[in-house]
Amino acid sequence: MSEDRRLMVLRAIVQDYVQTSEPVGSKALVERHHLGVSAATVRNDMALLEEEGLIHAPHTSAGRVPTDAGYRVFVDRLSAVKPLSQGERRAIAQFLEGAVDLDDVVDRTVRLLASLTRQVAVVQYPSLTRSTVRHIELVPIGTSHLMIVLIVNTGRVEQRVVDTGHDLTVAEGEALVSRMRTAINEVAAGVPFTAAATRLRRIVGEADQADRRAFESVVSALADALVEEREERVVLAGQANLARSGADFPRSIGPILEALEEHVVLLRLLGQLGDDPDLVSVRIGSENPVTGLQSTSLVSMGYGSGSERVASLGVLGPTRMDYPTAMASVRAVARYVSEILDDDRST
Amino acid sequence: MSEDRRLMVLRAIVQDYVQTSEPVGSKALVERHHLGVSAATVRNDMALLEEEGLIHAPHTSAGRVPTDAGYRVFVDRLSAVKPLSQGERRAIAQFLEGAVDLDDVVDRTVRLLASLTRQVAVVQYPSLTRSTVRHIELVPIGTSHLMIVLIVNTGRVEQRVVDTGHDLTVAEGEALVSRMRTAINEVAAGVPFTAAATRLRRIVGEADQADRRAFESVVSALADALVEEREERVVLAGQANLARSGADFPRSIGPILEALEEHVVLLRLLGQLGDDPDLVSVRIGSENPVTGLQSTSLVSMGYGSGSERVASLGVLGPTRMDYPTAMASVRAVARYVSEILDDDRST
DNA sequence: CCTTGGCACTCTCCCGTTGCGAGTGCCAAG
DNA sequence: CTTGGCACTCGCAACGGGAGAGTGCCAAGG
Repeated sequence: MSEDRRLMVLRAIVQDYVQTSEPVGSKALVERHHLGVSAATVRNDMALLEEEGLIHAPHTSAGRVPTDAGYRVFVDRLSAVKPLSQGERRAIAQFLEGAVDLDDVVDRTVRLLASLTRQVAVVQYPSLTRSTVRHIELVPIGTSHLMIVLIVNTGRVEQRVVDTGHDLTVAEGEALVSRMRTAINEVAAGVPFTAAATRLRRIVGEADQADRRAFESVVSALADALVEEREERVVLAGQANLARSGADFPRSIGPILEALEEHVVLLRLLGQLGDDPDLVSVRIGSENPVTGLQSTSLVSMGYGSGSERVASLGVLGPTRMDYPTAMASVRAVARYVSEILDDDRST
Repeated sequence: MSEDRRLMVLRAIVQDYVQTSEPVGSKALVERHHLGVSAATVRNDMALLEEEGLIHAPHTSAGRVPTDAGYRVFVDRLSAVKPLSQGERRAIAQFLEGAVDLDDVVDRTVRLLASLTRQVAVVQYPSLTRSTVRHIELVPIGTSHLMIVLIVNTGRVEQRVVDTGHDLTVAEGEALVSRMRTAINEVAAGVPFTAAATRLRRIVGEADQADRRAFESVVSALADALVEEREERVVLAGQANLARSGADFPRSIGPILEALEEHVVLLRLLGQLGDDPDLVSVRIGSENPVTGLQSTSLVSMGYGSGSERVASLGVLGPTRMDYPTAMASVRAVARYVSEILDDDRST
């Protein structure tokens, strides 16, 4: 019996602390939450919770604050993901509806998440390495250069300019480009990135001797673009939320902002999701390997067109965060974005 | 004679205050800068400078701090734009050299500026409205949709997907697309955005009756893309620098971060440059109309391919900022970026 | 008329002290 | 196992005095 109530107390502590950002004492607890017991009883429970390492008293005579482990228990066992209100769902749909292209989708998503949760929002661009080639377009520039436009099934576009090694008339150029366009799209369109690169290399050998140089430069640029990791990008919004987040938080804001500028690190973090792709992942405080983010929590989830998740998004804030709301928002937004990416409009 | 020395004193005050971030007194001044006069003389000058509103004493018995007007005089009359060292120039070139496309150029630029100046860096994307159409590419998607890829002379790419209103076989589709591609590029390629939209509308009427619907949807989507303001985008980096910037600065960091998230406002700010496009513009503290940025200064400059400036970039930091260095960095980077945009590689 | 040294004065900042209040741990009784 | 009571512990805010930095002003000297 006591076990149950102890967890109730833990939940109450978390809720109060999240709301007030001040250590919560036994008296305040029994007043605000109508647990059917007295302050003294709560104190006993608190002592036990402290022994278990779930809460912690900043000083001898202050209230209690949840530890990272305490939040972990709260998230895993004590909180239901609060469903969003009808209005909120509509707002999400409406806000994302107007996006015109992938950049716009990502941009709107990250701003939406930030304003919804009042935390820092993080959205990873749909990663190319898990994507397929939709189409490759070649555009002559002058007589000796060529712009390559790579269109990805997620709607993303990459471009490169290459020197063909030839110097042709307009007519010759058009013809050559047309041959290459056909050959390249024949083997690469619809093919996953990993396979596309090797397939493309094969066609260089099959090309007419005269076209060889052009094929080579185009294919090698494409291969570059396909394997390159640079496309792993994240977008942030809502950094201002860090400043008003908490009491002592503004002081530790520097390291956090610095950590957020290390996009490579962020990407690695976002990549480490739980097993179930359809579940919201929560990483709390010290569970987090990144220096500078150890006083923050990351609530994230994969998203993507179709059933496969191609990237992640989430929010980051102080460990003292409203987890149920954050989780609900992240999940809802991830789902909507996935839907939108499925739609033809922006893919 | 006294006029001159007073300005020397002002310069010394600005320099010391920028370095130490503490109010500077008469004694410290004569020690650090070998002005040939005594502390008492300096005090007299200070009293005059204060009357003129160029410096200000936080309390009766503290040192002096430059006012916004004081910084203004410093920037306009007392500081030479410090030329960068050879090493710095090389570093800039090297860092920007490796960029593969426009996104990458912008991304590297903003990070470079931030690390060079240790301030917040702001880079506006080359604006479409001052740009010209390089090429328009059409890519069939399924039997009834079409992806439009608009390639801008700055290297930027915009894409849209439209419903053609037709439902054709692959062969018919290819033929139609080919007709449209030719017709569209004939009138639009190389043309400034403003003119391109009207020209495009004209060709709808001239198209074959059967193609009319397809032309209409493509052209209207293009016209949308051409006039749309959404393309006005800014990228930020180095927000973390705000946190370690100054003593009391961390407190006011919240409003600043908030202001920085209002990209629309930032864009307007960046747009208001001085008359001479080749000059670095400095807006100091309260000269700045934006709420939340009134304790900051913006050092900015236009950049762009060719001789016309298509966008701006700059850095933003506390009014107590190392202006000569910031101005030098901004100018150097703006020039390099302009050069790169001129290069074929990424345009 | 400008410069300079001297001097009294005014602040802020730092530090140690004190009192208060919130919160705890423990205990004995129900 | 719960509850009320009680002594105890700290953090924190308020107060006060001392030190130091810097100023303004004045009278003397170039």
